[in-house]
Amino acid sequence: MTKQPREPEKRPYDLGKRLEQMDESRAAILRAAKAQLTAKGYPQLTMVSLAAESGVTRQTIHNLFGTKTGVLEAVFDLIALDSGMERMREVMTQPPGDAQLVKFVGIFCGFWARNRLLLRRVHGIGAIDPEFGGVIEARNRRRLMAAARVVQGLGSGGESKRRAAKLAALTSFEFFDALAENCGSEAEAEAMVLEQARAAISMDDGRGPSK
Amino acid sequence: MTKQPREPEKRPYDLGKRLEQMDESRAAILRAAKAQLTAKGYPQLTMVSLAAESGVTRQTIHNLFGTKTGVLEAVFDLIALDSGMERMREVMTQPPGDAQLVKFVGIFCGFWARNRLLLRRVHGIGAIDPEFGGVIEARNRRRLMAAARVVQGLGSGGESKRRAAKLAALTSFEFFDALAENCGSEAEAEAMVLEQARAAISMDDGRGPSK
DNA sequence: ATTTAGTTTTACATGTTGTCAAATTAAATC
DNA sequence: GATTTAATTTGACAACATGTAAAACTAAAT
Repeated sequence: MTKQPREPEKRPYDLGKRLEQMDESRAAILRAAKAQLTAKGYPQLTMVSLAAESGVTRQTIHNLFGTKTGVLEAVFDLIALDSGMERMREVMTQPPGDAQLVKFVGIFCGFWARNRLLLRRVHGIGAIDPEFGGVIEARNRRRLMAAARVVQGLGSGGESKRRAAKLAALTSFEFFDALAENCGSEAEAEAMVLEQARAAISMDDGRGPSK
Repeated sequence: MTKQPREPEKRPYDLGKRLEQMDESRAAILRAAKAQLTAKGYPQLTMVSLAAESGVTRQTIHNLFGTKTGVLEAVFDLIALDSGMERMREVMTQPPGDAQLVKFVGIFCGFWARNRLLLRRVHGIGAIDPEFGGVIEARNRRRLMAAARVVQGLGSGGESKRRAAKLAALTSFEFFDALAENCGSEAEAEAMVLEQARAAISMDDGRGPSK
């Protein structure tokens, strides 16, 4: 009963240059997705419009990303990659103190400012769709933990948890976006975030900011 | 010559009790919309699911609200109504001072806390869809103007615009939501908003005052 | 009893997502 | 250069959601 599946005698095949073209297609699709998400919003972003702008077929998008959700997740990952987790390590390896706080605030505000409209959409999707909400929440939790370390480095007592919560919220995209919207300048918004962050840390229990 | 359109000789008709039933249907649909938006998110909210939960036909929803967008707008309006614009007037008629600030913060945080999940969805929709974005922005602008009056009442100098921008951002839903998420308590979040608001107002201007 | 108007039913048109299989094409191998 | 390989394209289809329209139905008002 040895079933002979009749293996068709394959010849070795290295994708080589074709992989590069696939990567180009992936990149083009994600670029189009970011652009359309920013410009037209989520409901107007369709597989057809994506295919048209990225120069591939609708079917190819499905081949490369599975579903529309898959494309979105890839955009998520791409943003996370750009977001500079490396720069976050740079912050953490710095000596604790006010300079570290400045860098912490600067990195996030800089990133928020660079991708403001796109991030507004992406965070919005996380807010309306529980499926994506988890991704955003996970990233927020990571920022909270990082904030906790910065706060701890500035030597606050038992209030450190409270202060970390504040610092994380003050460095959230949404707070930055609201500030920038209200004052019209992203640089000004970053300055305000820093002011409020310093206030949050040096508040209440007497121990002032490291000087 | 004179074309006689043959008017069908209408008899007067007062809707009376039927209007009440229509209002009940409207209310049931909006109740279902809020519930499903909160529980399942925006993508899972369909006309069919709405009709099923509210006990009317899909067509009736179209008759009453026009389109799905119309239902959403009605939910917006309903929230705005609940939100207590009346209470805002209450704040404005108060004598300026810290007590007014406390009330200002309390009203918004209380409202955010009461409808947290629903508001997260609604604001999310505003973020992903430019069509709704305008509605949210308009309401944010109104909060900014109110914040400006509160700040002015606390007698800040030329920095009042900056402080109003801060106060408005600090009393935004998103900031409150982030705080509540980070510290786990909505009451605690409100306390933190108030602390930060006081800090924002009593702070010397961000630009170093020539020292 | 009749009229009125909202509701339901039924049907249809459109647009989007997702899947599938065969045809096509370009790169890799021989 | 001919053949093999695998991605891409093409064309078709099913499922589902929104939106529209007209006729049948129903309950309230007259």
